[in-house]
Amino acid sequence: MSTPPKGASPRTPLNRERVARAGVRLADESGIDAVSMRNLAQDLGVVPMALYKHVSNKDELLDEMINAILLEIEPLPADFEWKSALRHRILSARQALLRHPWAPHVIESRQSASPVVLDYMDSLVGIFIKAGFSLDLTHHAMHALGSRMWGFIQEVFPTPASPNDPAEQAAMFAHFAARYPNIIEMATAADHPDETRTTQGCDDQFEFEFALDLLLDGFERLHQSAWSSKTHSRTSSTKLESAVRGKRN
Amino acid sequence: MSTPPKGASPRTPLNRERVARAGVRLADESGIDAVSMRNLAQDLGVVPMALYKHVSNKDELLDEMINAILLEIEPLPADFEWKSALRHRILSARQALLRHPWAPHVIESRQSASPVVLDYMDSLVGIFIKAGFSLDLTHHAMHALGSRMWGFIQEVFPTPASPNDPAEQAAMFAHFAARYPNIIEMATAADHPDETRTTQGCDDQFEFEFALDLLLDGFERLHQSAWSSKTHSRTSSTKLESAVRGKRN
DNA sequence: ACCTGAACACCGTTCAAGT
DNA sequence: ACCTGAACACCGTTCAAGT
Repeated sequence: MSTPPKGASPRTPLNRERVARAGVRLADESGIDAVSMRNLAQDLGVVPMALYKHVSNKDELLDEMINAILLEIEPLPADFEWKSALRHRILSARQALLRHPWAPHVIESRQSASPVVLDYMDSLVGIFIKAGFSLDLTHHAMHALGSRMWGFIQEVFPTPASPNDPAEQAAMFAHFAARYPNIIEMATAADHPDETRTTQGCDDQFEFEFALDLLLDGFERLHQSAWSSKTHSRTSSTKLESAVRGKRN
Repeated sequence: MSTPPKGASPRTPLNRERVARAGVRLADESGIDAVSMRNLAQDLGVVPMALYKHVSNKDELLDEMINAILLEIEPLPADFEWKSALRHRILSARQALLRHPWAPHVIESRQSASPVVLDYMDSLVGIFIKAGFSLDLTHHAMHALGSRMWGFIQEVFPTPASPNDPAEQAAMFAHFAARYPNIIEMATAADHPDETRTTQGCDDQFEFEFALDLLLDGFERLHQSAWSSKTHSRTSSTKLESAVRGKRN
């Protein structure tokens, strides 16, 4: 008897969710580039065209894969102080996404929001509104969170290509120090200075929480200055002032 | 006589920069998906393989396309108050990227930083350092900016798919109002309530500047509370406090 | 009526054969 | 020595032919 293929056994019929979960597994194991309709079909022991009965095209497959991941996010905590509720929920989303390193990029490539996505966003909006935030400030805050609401920030250009040869590495470092003095100064002062790489050795989780707290504190400040109606605030930022006053132009 | 192909005339020889600029033009005109080695070669009137003498693979082509765009960013303004310098520089980057809607996605897909990228980042780091920011705070601030330092935020799931049929649209709106009450409440309170679409009718430029100012104000506050050495701050955020004190764990 | 192999119109990249 | 057509190993998706 021939061994069944790697995926689900051939007896259990496919469905949308099973296809999506197989896609997630394949992406986790072999990277998102390995997720092709043909590859996934082979993984599931079916002919490529068979997948088109469950998802109408590849985009829909990717949508479903993201849905499957977002369902892992923990529900709203019982504790309902707005700041810690937001914090908890967003950090939980982060935990879910960290299990799937390919997910942020796929999420940002999606065109339209699925119900699962809207549920999550609705829950965040609800936290602001229940805390008494104005609808305008809620709206601005959601935009300011941006993709951070999903628990990730896309690190842009994290590591410059680094050669293996130590001599070359030293030469590159010297060249770096000459051309990018500020970056080098900043990087060599980091907590782990044993590392020569430019942006290595920094704690992603810390940086994420730092930026999240900065935003949440900012929201709180604007919210308070709004209901204390002291619009003669000492901040010089016109956008923030006008947002608090609820006046856009 | 046969008309020369769309791109550069066949007399002027190709080089790295010309290939990159042709890639940018092609992406602007026909979208990033139209930028294939084969398509681009045809546009330039050469055989596909000819491109491989100027870029060693497609990733390098995309790197060069991004470089070409980043060179459009205005240099540091003479006015060197840190906040307005950062603001000016980042909003200038935004202007450059807005001309090329495909660019944000390509930027976020790059693996390593090119010299042009590092130049820009070094200039931002330099602004913080010259203003007397601690190296740690500078580091956190750069991370908090994230991809916003390039003048964009990747809007995640902007528009839920909307049907054309008005009757269907009304039905969808009703379903929305029932399932996503908070989103609907927030959206219908927006400045342009004539729009039924959920996240339509909001001013991207305003939202970008709002979030940027929120971050810059946050940086300023942390910077001031650091050199005034009042560490018994009234903020409850542990990450922010420990960052100010320069202590990470 | 259902299923699917083969085909279509593409990719990025390699390489050997031709000049 | 240089250049490049053809080939390789893939894509997503369509569709007609077979059962």
